[in-house]
Amino acid sequence: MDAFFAAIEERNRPKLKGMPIVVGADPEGGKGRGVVSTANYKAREYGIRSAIPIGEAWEKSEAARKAGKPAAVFIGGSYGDYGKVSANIYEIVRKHVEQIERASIDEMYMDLSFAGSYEKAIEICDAIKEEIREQEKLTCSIGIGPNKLVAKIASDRKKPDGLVVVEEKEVQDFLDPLSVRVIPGIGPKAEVELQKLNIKAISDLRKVSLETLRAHFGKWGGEMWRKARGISDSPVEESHETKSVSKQETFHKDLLDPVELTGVLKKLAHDTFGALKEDGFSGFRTLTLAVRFKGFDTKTVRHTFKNTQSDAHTLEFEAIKLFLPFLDKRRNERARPIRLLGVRLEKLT
DNA sequence: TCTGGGGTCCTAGGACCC
DNA sequence: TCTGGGGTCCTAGGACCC
Repeated sequence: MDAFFAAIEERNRPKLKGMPIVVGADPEGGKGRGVVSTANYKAREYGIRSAIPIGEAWEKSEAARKAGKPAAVFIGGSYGDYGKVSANIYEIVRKHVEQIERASIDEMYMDLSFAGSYEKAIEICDAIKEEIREQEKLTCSIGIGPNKLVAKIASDRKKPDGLVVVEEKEVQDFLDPLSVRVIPGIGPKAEVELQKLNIKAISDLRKVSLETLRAHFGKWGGEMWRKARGISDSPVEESHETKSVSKQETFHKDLLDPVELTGVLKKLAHDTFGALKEDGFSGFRTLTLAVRFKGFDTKTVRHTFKNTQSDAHTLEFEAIKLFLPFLDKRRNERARPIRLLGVRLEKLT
């Protein structure tokens, strides 16, 4: 989906049509904590993008406003509603395609091999795009390729409202000029490491031997070697099992008070357990506590129980037990304000 | 202008087992 | 004065994705 959350807000509120829209944390006049979740294309013209600090987005909006352009509209977001729209879109797609993998709230993979030809696949995708536009008043971008990797990269090339087809014989010419960064799994760190080896484009990556990549990146190096060639055999998988459930909270202001912190942690543990139940699980074995300090330095500690635990009180108790060493340290050393606490449950039943 | 929330996967060291 | 090989599980950290 194109600028999914922002597009839904723009659709729902006719007054916002054509305005720059930012869904994310409350900017609080530039003092807000948090990041941009989604910016629509108008807001992107101001340099506002997903994942940038909300305060920075606010500054960019202010700069535009002073230049005589409309200020961006900041919206907190209604994530439950977005989930419902996502479900509607899934239902539309399902009328055309049987095998679908929901990759995230706004992305899915469709196995179109039943179409038999690229021409037929394009027809199906055109119909899907049309139906989503008609029924949901939203646009999406689709990539068609011989596998998930190529299709995903293709889907990003002509946003918004794009349809990009890359047939087998075109794969290498399509990939070669692109930055290695378009390969899913190559993020900022890997990009820097690759640049040290003078690798920027996928064509550069393809010139490096499998051995060299393995030596630098281990198992992942082998994967990169394959991806640079557009090789991917990952199937379109309809079901996926949830492996963890978590809740975390960044505080409005960094916290120091042990009483306040343990109170927050208890609530967090309780809510995480609620989410676990809501997801249809009865218990867990591993509990991880995350503590993020002022300055973003983050520590995690975990405990794995011998047996499955299915009681909220046990969870709260153990979470606080894991947290105690952080508090003890506080009494001996200088205080370290805490920015975030998080609770994650794994090994679910 | 400091950096959300909810996830997945991988690595590396140590304990432990046969 | 020395201690293999193969495996699993646990912990902590980190990269990455939407």
